[in-house]
Amino acid sequence: MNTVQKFIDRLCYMGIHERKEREKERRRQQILVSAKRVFYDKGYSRATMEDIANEAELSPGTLYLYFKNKEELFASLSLRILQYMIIRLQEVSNDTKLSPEEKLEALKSAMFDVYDFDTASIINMFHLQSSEALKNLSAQVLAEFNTLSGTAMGLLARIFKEGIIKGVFIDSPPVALADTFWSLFSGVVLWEASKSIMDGEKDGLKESLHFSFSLFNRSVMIHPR
Amino acid sequence: MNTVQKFIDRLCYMGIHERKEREKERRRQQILVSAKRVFYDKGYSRATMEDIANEAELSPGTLYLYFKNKEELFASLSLRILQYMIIRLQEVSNDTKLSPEEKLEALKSAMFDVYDFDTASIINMFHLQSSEALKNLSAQVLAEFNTLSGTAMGLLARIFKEGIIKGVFIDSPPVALADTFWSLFSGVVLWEASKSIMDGEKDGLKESLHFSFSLFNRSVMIHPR
Amino acid sequence: MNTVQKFIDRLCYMGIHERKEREKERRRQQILVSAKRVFYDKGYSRATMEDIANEAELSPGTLYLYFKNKEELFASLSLRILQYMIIRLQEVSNDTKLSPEEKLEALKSAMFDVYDFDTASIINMFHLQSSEALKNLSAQVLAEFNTLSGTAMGLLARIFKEGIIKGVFIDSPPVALADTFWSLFSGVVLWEASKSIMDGEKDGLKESLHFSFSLFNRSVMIHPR
Amino acid sequence: MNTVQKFIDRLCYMGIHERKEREKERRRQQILVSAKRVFYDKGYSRATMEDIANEAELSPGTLYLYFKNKEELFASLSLRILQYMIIRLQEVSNDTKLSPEEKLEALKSAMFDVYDFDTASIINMFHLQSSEALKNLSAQVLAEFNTLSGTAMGLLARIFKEGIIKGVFIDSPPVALADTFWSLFSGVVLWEASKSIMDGEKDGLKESLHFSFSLFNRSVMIHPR
DNA sequence: TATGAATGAGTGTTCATTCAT
DNA sequence: AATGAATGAACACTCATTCAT
Repeated sequence: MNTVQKFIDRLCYMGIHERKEREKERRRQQILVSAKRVFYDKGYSRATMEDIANEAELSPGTLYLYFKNKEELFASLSLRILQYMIIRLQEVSNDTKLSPEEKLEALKSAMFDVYDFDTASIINMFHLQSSEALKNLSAQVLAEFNTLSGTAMGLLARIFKEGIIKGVFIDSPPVALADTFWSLFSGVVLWEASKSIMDGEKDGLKESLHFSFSLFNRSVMIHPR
Repeated sequence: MNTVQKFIDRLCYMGIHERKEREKERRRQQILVSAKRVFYDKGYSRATMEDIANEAELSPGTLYLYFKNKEELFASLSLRILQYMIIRLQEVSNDTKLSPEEKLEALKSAMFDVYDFDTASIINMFHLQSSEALKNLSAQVLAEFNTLSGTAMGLLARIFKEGIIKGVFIDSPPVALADTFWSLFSGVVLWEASKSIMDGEKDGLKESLHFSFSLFNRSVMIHPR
Repeated sequence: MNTVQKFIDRLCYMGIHERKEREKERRRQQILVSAKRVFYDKGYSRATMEDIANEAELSPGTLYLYFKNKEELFASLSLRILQYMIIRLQEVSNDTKLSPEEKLEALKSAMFDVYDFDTASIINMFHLQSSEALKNLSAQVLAEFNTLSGTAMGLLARIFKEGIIKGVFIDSPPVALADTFWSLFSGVVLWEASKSIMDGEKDGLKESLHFSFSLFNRSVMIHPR
Repeated sequence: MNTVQKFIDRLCYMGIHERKEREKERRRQQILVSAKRVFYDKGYSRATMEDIANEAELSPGTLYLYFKNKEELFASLSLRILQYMIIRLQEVSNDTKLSPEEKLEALKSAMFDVYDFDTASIINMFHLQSSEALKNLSAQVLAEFNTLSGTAMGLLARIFKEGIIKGVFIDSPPVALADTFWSLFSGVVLWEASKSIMDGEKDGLKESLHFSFSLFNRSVMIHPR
């Protein structure tokens, strides 16, 4: 085989390789989408790998080509949310043009984005975070979860700290404010999900979130409107 | 057999029957105590009926004499908490001597009582409420859960409504305030539980709850201190 | 409940307990018998727990009430053989009335007993001993296997050592003689098993074993007949 | 297309064909080498086709272009050993210059060669021969195995027969001697392999083999030294 | 009433083999 | 010829629940 031929082959190979990479990523996403649905419908324990495979129109074995095991598949969904949230929080935190009050507004907006980014998974994430499933995670996944949570909380705290320094927010530990904000967000999301399961009534969530955030704003501003 | 004898028999029978009832109830409680521990340690799915039986020093079969199945056993724990919470909320709500502001304080106190009443189970309850398990409950248990939740929320709303009417709390839908209050409480409890699993750091809960409730108070009072 | 009643209860309880113990042991044996058949027919890897359960007319779950896992079930069969062999070797070794030459004869007899004790399992044992399966054993089972093998080899060596000291056997390391003896035994058993699989011809084993042992005797005696 | 062209094409084709044949054979050998390693390390059942493909730096699918299935791949290794052994035994058997006693020595030497030829595979072969795997072989492979074994045993028997006729070896069925010799060889190899797995102690094999063969010689010679 | 042995359906995961490219 | 993604049957093991005693 001559040099030119090799070169051409290599070009072709790279083209094929790239295409394969793209397809592989697409397949991964396809599985994640199906998993999201199934986990949302059945919860972690009741969802079976076979369910997910069926939903994705794949065979069970195929799932294991893309995810090490059920847990990792589940965690991937949650980690994706956290990653997205971190990006949005960074945008808010880094926007130097905003006043603390405007940042609160931007924060609310960011959380709505996060919620819309993947409504099903965000509930999954809180389930993962707050429940038995967390106890069963591998050390590695748990560590990643931990790191991402920490980063997100840090960003929240930074936003609050700025407002405190500027004398707009009440003087209180930024980390505590971050915890409360996060607790409120997750509490509202879960409680609304719970209500919708119990009553069948749907999606009072956005409204509730609005209301809760406005209360939170009142509580954190030194001079609430 | 003569009539007198029958009468005596009946007396005896009723005595025995009552004693049996008492014993049955005691056994039920004994099982619930054990179940609480096990569910708290392992989470719903990982806890096995055998685990609970061992903890209660009974055999697995016996559990089924007192509870229809695992789910009902789990739900019973949560329902107990709700029942207790309703009692405490009624006390607060009915105490006509308290001002709205004092009622907020009494409410906080009540929630701490609820938390102390059964720390393990309250986390279990939020897991039940906010997670997959809820979807798997039998219609009957779900209905009871629903009723109790509704009652509790109603009591909360009544407390807030009074404050609004008296012009002490901001004018907003009492039910929304109740939802936010409940969301905040559950969010804080779950997030602290989650943190303690992740970091191993223990029991920042009471402090966090204090802080969050004080924020809530600020937000709900027309003239926060 | 009075003391007499308690005493009677206790008697009854012990009777029941004993009966249960006996039944439990019987069930264990029943499973071992079935497992022996299945392992012998299919080999370790191809034998499924379901096969064994079917053979024993039990359900798969029941097997796990008596054996921790498949491996332990398999190993139990082999360990039983080793235990029996040790007993027989001790009898030979401790019999002070026998001359070295007679001990060789008794040894042959013992090995035949071992072979007859559980023909199916002895082949299983050699498979376990000499094959991949050994690599998959748990540390614990491996250790027990190791110990028992060591004991058996030690007993063999002792028998040979005695003959050497008495000047009847050739002067050579007793341990090496034990190894050779054991290798010869296992080699003959496996090769005959192998031949019977290949040809379908059955059970030249005893004859082959006779012949091989007589050769071994010739080789070990200073003055072979 | 004219006749000349066709002829040329055919020449070319044959050249290409031959080259392809050579390459095919080389690839086959490459796979066998990798398979040997993997089977030796993990044993038949635990070795996966993917393991072997990785070792050979090929993809799993490719293996199936050269071997019908896993079993045939495994058996091929064993058959190769038998083929080599037959060649060596023929050399010994046909060497008319050797006395029976010298032939015994040459036989020992041959077996050492066989062992050195492919240490990993010879253990694999005995595993195959003596274990479950044999039962799962296809009729075809089993037949080939049978034939080769038979040939090898025949050659051994011929060597012993000669010694008997010449009055140097004890008068006994040559086939029985061959069986014993083969059993001893395989027994020693397996037992030493087993010991090295259990103790971790390595490679007492050659020494043990020496000792065992010298015992065998003593037993088979009418006048042992 | 209490037991606990038995059940058997169900699950996550593996891996020999195939086949479209 | 070579690939390697996809398959899907198979399997060890679990555990909620039952039932004979």
